[in-house]
Amino acid sequence: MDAALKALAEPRRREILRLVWMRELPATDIADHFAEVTRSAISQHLAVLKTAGLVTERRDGTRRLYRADRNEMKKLRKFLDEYWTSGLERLRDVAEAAQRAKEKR
Amino acid sequence: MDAALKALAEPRRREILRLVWMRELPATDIADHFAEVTRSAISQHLAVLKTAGLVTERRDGTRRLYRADRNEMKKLRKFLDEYWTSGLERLRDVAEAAQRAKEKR
DNA sequence: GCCAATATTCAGTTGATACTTACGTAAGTG
DNA sequence: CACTTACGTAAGTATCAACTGAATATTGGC
Repeated sequence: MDAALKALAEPRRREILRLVWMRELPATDIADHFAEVTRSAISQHLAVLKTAGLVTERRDGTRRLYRADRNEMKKLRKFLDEYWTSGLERLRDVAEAAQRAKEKR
Repeated sequence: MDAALKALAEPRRREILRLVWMRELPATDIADHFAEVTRSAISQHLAVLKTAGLVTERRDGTRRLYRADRNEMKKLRKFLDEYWTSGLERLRDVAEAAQRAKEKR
């Protein structure tokens, strides 16, 4: 989940993800979308997205076709919904913080 | 939205946000939660969260009380839900990419 | 006014990350 | 087999982000 959030923090990667949200696209087509940076940079972004589980890669001859893994996105959303509000864990943390504060005095 | 996503990419900041999700907390209490880093570092994290609109700051004497701005989180969730699927925009982008690809040849 | 408490800000360091150029490789094409 | 296409990987660089320690506000109490 950490990797997914980090991956999404970069605007270029979000745009890539959007490009392959509905359709599969070969790396070249994705790179062509970005006039500002080189193919290499895009390739590296794709690697990050892949590692984070946000896209899947499929080979077809010399080409590699990428597409968004919507399921991973779903997981991320669930994480964002639940992380803050998982009460027990949070209360425990606050208690621990109070403890540490006490010990410092 | 960019700032919010970047802010959340950092685990420490997510933890801070969780701490102030339900209750207001003074900076000291927040810092006490993190034995590994200095107060200074936490102060800087709080500034990032504040800039991103994810927390609000309220002064009370010499203390500064922080609390999560749940509304901003809500906006972020909405963004994550809609960004990828806003069809028209995305199709336009793909068309433009194809155009650029053509021009390169 | 002066001191303590609470907290931010500044300057400098270190590590990560986004990028470029150059090179390597695997799969199709004549 | 030579050649092209499609792509990743390596190495190097420049910028950014997280951190520490020291200095600097701001507030309240005496």
